[in-house]
Amino acid sequence: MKLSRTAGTTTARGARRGGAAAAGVAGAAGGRMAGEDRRLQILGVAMSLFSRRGFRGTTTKEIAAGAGVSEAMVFRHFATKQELYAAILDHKACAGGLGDPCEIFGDAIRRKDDLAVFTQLALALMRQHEEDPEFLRLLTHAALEEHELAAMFWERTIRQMYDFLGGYVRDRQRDGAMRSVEPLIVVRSFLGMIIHHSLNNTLWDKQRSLINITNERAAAEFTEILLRGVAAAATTTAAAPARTLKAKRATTPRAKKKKAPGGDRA
Amino acid sequence: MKLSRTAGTTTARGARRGGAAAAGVAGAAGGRMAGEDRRLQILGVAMSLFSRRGFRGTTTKEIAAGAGVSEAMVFRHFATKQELYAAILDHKACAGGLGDPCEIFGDAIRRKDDLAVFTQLALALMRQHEEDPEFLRLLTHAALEEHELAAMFWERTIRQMYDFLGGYVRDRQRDGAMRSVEPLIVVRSFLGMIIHHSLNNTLWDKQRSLINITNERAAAEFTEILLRGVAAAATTTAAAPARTLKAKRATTPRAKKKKAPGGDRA
DNA sequence: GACTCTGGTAAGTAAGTACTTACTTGTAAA
DNA sequence: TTTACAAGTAAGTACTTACTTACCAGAGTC
Repeated sequence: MKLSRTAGTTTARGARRGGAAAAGVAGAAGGRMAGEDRRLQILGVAMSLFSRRGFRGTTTKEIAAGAGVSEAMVFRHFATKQELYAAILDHKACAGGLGDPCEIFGDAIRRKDDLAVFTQLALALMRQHEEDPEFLRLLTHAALEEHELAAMFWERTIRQMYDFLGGYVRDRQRDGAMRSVEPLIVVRSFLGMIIHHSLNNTLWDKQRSLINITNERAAAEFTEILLRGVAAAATTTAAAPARTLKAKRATTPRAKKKKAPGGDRA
Repeated sequence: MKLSRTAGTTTARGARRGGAAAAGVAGAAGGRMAGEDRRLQILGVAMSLFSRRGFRGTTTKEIAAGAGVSEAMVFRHFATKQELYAAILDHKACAGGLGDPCEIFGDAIRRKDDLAVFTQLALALMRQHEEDPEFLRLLTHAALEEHELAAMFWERTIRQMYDFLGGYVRDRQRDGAMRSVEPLIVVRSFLGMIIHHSLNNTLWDKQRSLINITNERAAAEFTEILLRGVAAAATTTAAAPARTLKAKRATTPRAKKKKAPGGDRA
């Protein structure tokens, strides 16, 4: 009879069930665990693996091994691999956005302090990307695989961001503080700088061999370029008329669910 | 007896059957084909599938079916799935960059016409991304899977771009036409806008429901934002001293080759 | 017509893959 | 102590995957 315990039979009955017990997201934490703890642990391991190797590139066996349990345990907690993925997204979705932007930038916005608004936003985004690079990778994977998460994230988070920041830019244009560029393009430019920078750091140039600056500096420089770029010309009075933009904003008919019986083809 | 031929033994007897015979990159073109033609056709099908589903997400069976041949034919032309991938990259690598930048922008650069330089670059990049979205997807997949292509592309193309554009910015700063920002940050900002915009269009918002503008307009707007953003202050004479940047530029010890005997784990 | 060379296939194989089944063990309330 | 239930496992199953083997067929060439 073979036991093959990974880390002994330490029943770990202290601290158990005391809240965040054994929340060691990665690594094989052996021994018997409370159901909910184990579930969270498996979730963490899976998230880490999915973000590194993608959904199809990660096997349930690896997830099980990572959590220090047998494969059957994974399937006890999550009926299918798909469900595991979905659970991760649910778990991450709330953390995905920055929460209500008004709460974070409310003060700067009320003061119409452009520098503070954009710098704080840039910093918040970069910090989030840096402290949770897995999420960036997961999202990119989802977009490539055309997983519904990608559409969901787009609708929930990105669109909200464009609405919010675009609205602010429009206000400032009315104030005469910014020249007349299509606000959505301004937002895209700014988010482009930031997200591209983060993607560079997490996906392409992890050693930062090309550009190695602090988030604070990056936020400041990007913001300065953008704000100077859209500032109203000092002497001119609204030279170019605002070219409008046909924003279709279709009601995207996405997010269908399907469950493949045999394979893993998502 | 293993043959593992990389370029087939098709004695290429006189560019057989005209020139671009049956170069229909996708779709099952039945019937007998010249070896080189079949090879290219398989390559095309594989590229399309890899870019849509990634390396691991694409099966050799699907590739064969897409080309309208049996799986064995795929393996006659390419010893392993890895080799197929590598062949795609070789095939694409030359098309990856924009060629010698001096050729395209040489004139604008000599004239020091910033507007032309940046607009043309933006347009060239966006057009390339638009007419070959597969390459963007392939690259992103490669980066996520940490395939050596990603490192190769970074070293060959991206770094070159930073060097070149960064150099130009530095020149213009010496001319007093641009304020003193770290040139690499300027390049990152600009490429960020463009690449982020392209990625948005190919990966996230294919219907362009949020922002739907022509490449020409996007190039013009991004360029205007950037150039105003880094323009020398009209009245001031080099206000802030150029903060320098510790560019480590390490000799990245990357690109190891390995061949897994059984599986497909890249 | 025989020879040969090459594009092409059918039918494998061994090693995965997601997921299941039947069973064991620890723990804590009765 | 007994009992009941949740945590846990070994060893499957049915199917897919990359890759192989052994063979076939058509067309030039002598």
